Amino acid sequence: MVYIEPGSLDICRQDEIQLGRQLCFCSTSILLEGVTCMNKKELIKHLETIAVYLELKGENAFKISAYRKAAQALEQDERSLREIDDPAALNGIGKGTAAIIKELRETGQSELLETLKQEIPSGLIPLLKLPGLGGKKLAKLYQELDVVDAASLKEACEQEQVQQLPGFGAKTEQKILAAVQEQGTRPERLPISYMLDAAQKVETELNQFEDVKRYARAGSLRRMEETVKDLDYIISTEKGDAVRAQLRKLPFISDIVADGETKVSVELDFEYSIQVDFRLVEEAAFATTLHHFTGSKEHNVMMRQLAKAQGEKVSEYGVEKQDTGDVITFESEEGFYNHFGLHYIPPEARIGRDEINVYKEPFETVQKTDIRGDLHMHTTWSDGAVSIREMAEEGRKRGYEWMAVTDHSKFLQVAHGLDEERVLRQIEEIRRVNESLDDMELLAGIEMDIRPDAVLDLEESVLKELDVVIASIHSSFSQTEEEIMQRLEAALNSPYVHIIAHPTGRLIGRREGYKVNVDWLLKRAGETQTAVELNANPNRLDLNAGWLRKAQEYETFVTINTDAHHPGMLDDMEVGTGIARKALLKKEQIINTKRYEDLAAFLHTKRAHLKA
DNA sequence: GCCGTTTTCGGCCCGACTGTTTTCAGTCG
Repeated sequence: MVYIEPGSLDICRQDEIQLGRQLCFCSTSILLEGVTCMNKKELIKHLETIAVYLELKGENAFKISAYRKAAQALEQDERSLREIDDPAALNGIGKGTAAIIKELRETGQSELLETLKQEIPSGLIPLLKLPGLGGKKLAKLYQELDVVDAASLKEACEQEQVQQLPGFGAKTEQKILAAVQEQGTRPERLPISYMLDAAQKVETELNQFEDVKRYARAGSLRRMEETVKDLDYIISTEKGDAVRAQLRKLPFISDIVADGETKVSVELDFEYSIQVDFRLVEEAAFATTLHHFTGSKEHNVMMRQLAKAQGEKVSEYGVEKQDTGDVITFESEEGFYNHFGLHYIPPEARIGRDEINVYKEPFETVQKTDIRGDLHMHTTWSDGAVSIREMAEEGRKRGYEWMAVTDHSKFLQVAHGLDEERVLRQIEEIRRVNESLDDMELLAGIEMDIRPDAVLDLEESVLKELDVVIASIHSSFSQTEEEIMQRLEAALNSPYVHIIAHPTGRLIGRREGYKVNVDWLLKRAGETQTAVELNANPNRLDLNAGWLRKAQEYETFVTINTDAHHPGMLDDMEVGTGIARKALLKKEQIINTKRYEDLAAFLHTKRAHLKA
């Protein structure tokens, strides 16, 4: 289990931003100060900020969402701000929002936003995050009781003023007070690595339940988002009451948040408290409910619009024909998508961008079963837990056709990295083990450090003896972008380096990584026949899905590596393939799907290419 | 605020749960 310092979750990926709410993380005042012209990301944030303020003002919900839609339209357009001549041409941007975009672009400010900021205390914004408090209730608290921030809200609750407002009661007041006091003790979203562990604990219990026909994960964990807010499960059962009773008795429960006929929400006390929502359905509605609660919200909206266009209505209970009222259900999500003329869209890809268009045609994504090998792992020769032979056995168990041992090089002393002499000895050992294997090729590799002075850590005479060379940065993270790029360029230009590992160095929720121009790196990697890594360790997921998609545009090869330090970590390949699906990577772009002969050919191309 | 080969006005995705109410608004996913 990973320890995360509360409040350290400051990494906010662009495609992670839940429009509006997520903004509460960001200090909007910082964004505005001293801005004369504005980049696309900043502009999008300003639109979202306007939406948040309008929410607090109690504005019309559709007006609020219009600003969010406009922000989304910009975000989903691949062009830069300068390239978008006429924003109003985009679907979701009309006269009003286009004018604001123009104003922001030209002056760096919006009159509307400035007015809103003067009208509404900024201390209210973080309060939107409190469970049970939305824009309307907060607006009432502000207008009636002069609540402007957490302190004044707490005071109003303590003096029992809140319960006297219409629409509020004693119970609501207590809940708000508890939430104010608890705010900040837990990050809003936790890294997926933490949530995967929590999910396993929940599933160990579910597996022992009676009267459960089947159950499945849903929500952002199923979509393999990098950070996850809570856990969702869909449970198929004919005996709802019996299952509910068992759910209420789950171990680790600290609170039962909701307990209705179709939904039970509990709070589980792990290192952090985690909310888990269970939806109980009859078997017939399982597939549509699973789809509904897998989301994303944006994806669901798109599916419902699609349904509406053909005279149908989608809900978790099925697809309703609007003229007859008949409800169709499906055995599987695949049937659901087929009904709308689409191929099965894997959960990870349901992000509400262009997936619906993409899956109108057959689209072959990567499955775990397509993976023929893993090119990044460690043994006891450096900082791994088991021997070369044991690791090889674990690879065979997973049905791999090939696999590479890649221990650290000498610069990484804390990991007992290998110097040239030990590398040569390890190669001999790997060859010996390989000879004893008749159903798998074991390759001799290295994960070589790129030193802070942009020098590669091992002599060329040794590198040329290795089958696979991975280059990576493990030091001097605070260097300038120029220095970092010099290091990466040194690796890309080496005829011996096949792969750049964890290209940004980030750790989800803990460390932002070094300053790297990823776009340039991807392009240059393609030109030099160097592959980039999708490090499948759930703490890293580096590169992320957005960059991987960019890599595909540059025709740069991607290798999904587990970076396993013990055998169990080889199973992170599952997570890795999920991220590849999210990125809509094609199979042929992924090295792991190559047969051994093709892999060997690939590993030789770069040397041949650069020598020519 | 946005949008329209049914529409330039009247919709905007849909339903469950809670806490407040005596039929519903607000919040959430």
